[in-house]
Amino acid sequence: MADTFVNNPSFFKLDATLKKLRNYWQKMFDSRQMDITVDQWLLVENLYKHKKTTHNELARNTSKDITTISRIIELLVKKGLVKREADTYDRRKVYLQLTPDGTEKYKQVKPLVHEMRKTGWKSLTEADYAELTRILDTIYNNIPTKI
Amino acid sequence: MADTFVNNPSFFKLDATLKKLRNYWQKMFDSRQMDITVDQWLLVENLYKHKKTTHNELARNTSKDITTISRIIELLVKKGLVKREADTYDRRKVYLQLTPDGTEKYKQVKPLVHEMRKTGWKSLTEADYAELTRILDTIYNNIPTKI
DNA sequence: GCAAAATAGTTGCTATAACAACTATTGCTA
DNA sequence: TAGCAATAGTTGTTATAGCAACTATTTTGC
Repeated sequence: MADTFVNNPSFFKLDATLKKLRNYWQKMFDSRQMDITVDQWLLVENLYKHKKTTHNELARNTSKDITTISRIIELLVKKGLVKREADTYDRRKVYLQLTPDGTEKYKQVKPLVHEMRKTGWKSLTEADYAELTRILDTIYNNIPTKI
Repeated sequence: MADTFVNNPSFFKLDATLKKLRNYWQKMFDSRQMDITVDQWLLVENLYKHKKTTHNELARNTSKDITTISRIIELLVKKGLVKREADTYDRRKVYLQLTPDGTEKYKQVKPLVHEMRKTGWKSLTEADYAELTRILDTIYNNIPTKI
């Protein structure tokens, strides 16, 4: 393998792109008074799709640490967007689901997210999307999970 | 544009890939007792390349907020890897540069970083790297800086 | 059946991210 | 040249990220 890309800062480029995306999303949320953060949105979106799930599943689905999930959910519960419900049979488990306000929030934010995704992908094709997916998946799978 | 990728979670995939990379790097740093974080490393690497620079330049070069730079530099100064030096003519400016220990740290960590970059790119080609760069740059430039 | 291991989740701590507000200094302009 | 704007950097606050240690349950293995 040539040094060309071993020395090249792909980590930096990923980080810079993601940060710009995240800031753009957050500023759009703020300017429309959505009263939500980007990561809170990602959890709401996931809860909308899965209806009823646990901290653990949510962590797996969102690639977030379970402690991070625990804290974001705490904020969403305080905002009245999510409710917790203990499992009857396994008392360690807590099911999470959107409240009616949470569902309302999802429907309110969704179109804006759709627009922002279009903005980000402007001038790119479906083939580009497939390429990006392939490359990122390859990198993901190249990285050892245990070292 | 078809909905295929407007609905597709590219944000999520970028985030997941970057997080896995970051965790892998950090665990490798920890297992080799490098006593440094990933972002501290990015600043050390940058200071090695630019020899003498300011908070502001470092922020631009690393895509980090200047407040974040200020705090990471504080940690690096405490570790003895970086020293601050006031500009003689413009007393607002502070120049940053690696100490001998900082240069030593760079040389110690660099080969490991090189190895990890090879690991991440295993089974990918230079054409893949060019594609990733092109797509990420396009997304980056698609995002409005001011909203 | 009981002790140990595994699972589910929370809390403490440190680091990074970003906005707002702040000090200090320098440059600009009426 | 006085006052205001711009620049360089720091500090306060809130949020996300992840490790370690913790409680509380449930499952496993002898």
